[in-house]
Order: sequence, then C-alpha cells, then structure tokens
Amino acid sequence: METKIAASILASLAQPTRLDVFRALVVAGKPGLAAGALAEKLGVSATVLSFHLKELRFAQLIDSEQQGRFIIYRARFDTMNALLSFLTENCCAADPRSTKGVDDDTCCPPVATKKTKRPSSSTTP
Amino acid sequence: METKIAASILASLAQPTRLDVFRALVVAGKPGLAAGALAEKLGVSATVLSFHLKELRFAQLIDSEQQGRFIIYRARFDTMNALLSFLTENCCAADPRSTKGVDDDTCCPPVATKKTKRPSSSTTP
DNA sequence: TTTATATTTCAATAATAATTGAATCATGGA
DNA sequence: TCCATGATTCAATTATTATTGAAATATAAA
Repeated sequence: METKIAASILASLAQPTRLDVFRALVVAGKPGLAAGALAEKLGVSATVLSFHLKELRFAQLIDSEQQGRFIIYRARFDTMNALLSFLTENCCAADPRSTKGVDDDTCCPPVATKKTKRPSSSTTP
Repeated sequence: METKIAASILASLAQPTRLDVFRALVVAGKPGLAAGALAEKLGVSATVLSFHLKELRFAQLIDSEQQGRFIIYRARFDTMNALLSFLTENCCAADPRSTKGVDDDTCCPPVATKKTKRPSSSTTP
C-alpha cells in the first residue's frame, strides 16, 4: 500500500463520528446496518451521517448496497486488514535483537497478513 | 479507549509525512532514530519534521529522549497496539454465524490483546 | 568563551475538512 | 398517481491543519 493511500484511509477514520460509524459496522459484520439505523444509534443528523459515509466509502473502508428503500452499509475488512498490516510492516526489522521474544509493549503484535484465499498448500516461505 | 482519543491518534497518523515518520520508527524499534536522521531519510525540512514529531508525540504514538545533542525518537507500541485493538474490538459480535471459521476478508484478524507484562511463567496457551 | 550543529518555536499564509439547513432524488405503499 | 419515508446533494459558513522562512534554544567541540 502506498503512503498517501494509507494516510487518506486513516484520515477517513480520524473523525469521531466516522470512527463510531466504522466500528459499529465492524461489530455488525456481514449483515451490515442501514444508514437510518446508524444515524439513530449514533445520534447524528442524516445529513452529517451521509457526509461521513461518503468519506468512508471513498476510502474503501465501507461499501453499500440498496435494499428496498434502505441502503445497507458494511465494513470492508479487506481494506481494514491491509491498513493494519501496513502500519506494522517490518516492525523492528532494523533491530535484530528485538525481533523475537519481545513483549507487546516493545514491538508490534502479529497482525494476520492477508492470505488471498487459501492459495494452495505450502508453509510460509 | 475513548472514541475522541482514538480519533486524535488516527489523525496524527493521517498525514503522509507523519505516517512515514511513524513507520520508520516502527521499523527502527527500540534503538529509535534521531530527528536529523529522520529528516534526511524522508527528505523533509527540519521545521516540518519538528512540527509533525510534535503531533505524534502529543498523540503518544512516539516518545523522545535527549542523547547528547541529538534527540532520539521511538515508536510507542503500547499506544499503537491499543489503537489496533480498539479498531477491531467486538468484531462481528452482532453476527453470531460469522464469528468463527471466517477468512481474512470477511472479518477482523486476531490482534493481540495487550498483556500487561508476562503475568507469570507459562507456555503460550 | 566562541563557533558549529541539532532541533524547536514563532507568526503569517495557504489549504482542507466539518456543520448547517434547505432542496433534491429514489423507493414503496395507499 | 400521490404521499411518506429513507437517504443524498448543495452552497455557505466556520473551524482546523499544514507549510514557509526567520529566529531562538540547547548541547558540544574548538
């Protein structure tokens, strides 16, 4: 992932309402939530919510699907996971001594690197 | 973690130079990097770097230590890890069917929950 | 001391982002 | 068709962030 892209994804999360929206969709999982349900849950106006949903969609952190007269929003875990990997990439690589046996406060936790969908059988190279 | 706090930490990462700075410090690990080394590595002016370092420090994503006439900066993995946990908290909790056996694109990866410092002796459970 | 290096602060400007309320668009039911 | 509901768009205003270059601070070497 490119820095500029990652920064814009982070920017889309860097606003309390949007962060609440995104986290609510993370908790909701596959079924997602309608815009109206989100607005009520978070206590924001439809206009404000719509503005923030657009930002999140532009950042590809969520996507939407029309269902009757509702629009259902869902978190995009692929983007989310790519972002987490980007943030922790090559953690402590420049400090050989700290790469193993360190505890959580001294280095990055293992963030599952994206597997493109069980490619074939092989141990990690 | 509170939403407002998390949003301000994210904001501090949501700027290409700051993101580069932070990632460089993540890679550097414990030894950290001096401000000057960072400035050269990233090709930014001392003034701009200083401004961004202040933002990251305010967000508690980095800390600094004077060493002779250099100032060494380090990533704060505790803050970083807390942020990652916050983002993936209760992932898919509202959708019981998706909580197990899902692949990386459908739900959150396991982000190591903070252990406060090797509680006692035991092999990883 | 004086001088050089490393880094931060300041004040001005330029650029971006968030909020508001009214207006618009789309879908489904009476 | 007409109306109500769910949601988005628009334009104006306000608020927040980033960049510049000059000046200031701090440490260390000559």
